[in-house]
Amino acid sequence: MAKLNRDFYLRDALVVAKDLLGKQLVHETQDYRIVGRIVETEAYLGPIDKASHAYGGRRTSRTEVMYNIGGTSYVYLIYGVYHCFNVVTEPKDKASAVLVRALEPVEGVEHMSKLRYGIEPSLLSPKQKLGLCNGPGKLCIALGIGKAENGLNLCGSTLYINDAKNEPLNIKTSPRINIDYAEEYKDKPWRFYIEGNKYVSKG
DNA sequence: ACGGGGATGGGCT
DNA sequence: GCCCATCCCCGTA
Repeated sequence: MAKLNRDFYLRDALVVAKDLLGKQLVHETQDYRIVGRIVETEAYLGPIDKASHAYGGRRTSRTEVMYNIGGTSYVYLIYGVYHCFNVVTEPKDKASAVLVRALEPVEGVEHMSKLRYGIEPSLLSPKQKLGLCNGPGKLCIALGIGKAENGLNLCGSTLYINDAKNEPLNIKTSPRINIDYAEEYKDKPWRFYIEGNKYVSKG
């Protein structure tokens, strides 16, 4: 399947968040090629959104990449421990993004398993198998995504997203996870997930 | 099934 | 000095 092109990312964050479901996130390095199917996302709507890092037009060294053109990666450190992977959307300076919250393993499971647990896939417990990349922090570990992957062009050749078969998906929405501080924005139904998929995060 | 807490660092006031 | 777009482990039931 073809790589998603620039135009895909230049649209509204809510549209991109929904359309990313079912698509395949690919990380390719010299050592591995790891692929996961996107099953859960959240949209963050730039300056107006109190849950967004770019709320109020905040521009700092951390948020700077959010002001880049749609189709740029935004990876940040959370709780001093984990990374979260986002896709910047819309034209330059809109500062909107989509957080990828969960993946279903597709390819390179042996590498995911090594990166997540340091063991071979055959040794994974059923629980560990489900836990490979069913959360924003976990998927970054499983795909080897860290601060080195911040600000990359997703239309390039190391970190990108492939289109997928046009299968019918049962898409559900809900409020976003862990943004209690966001006041009137905390209940906006801007989380999207594939209903019934067992790799959707527990929240 | 839950609920509480610790890890750990960078961003921001 | 406090706040996190998280995860895992350990209690109590």
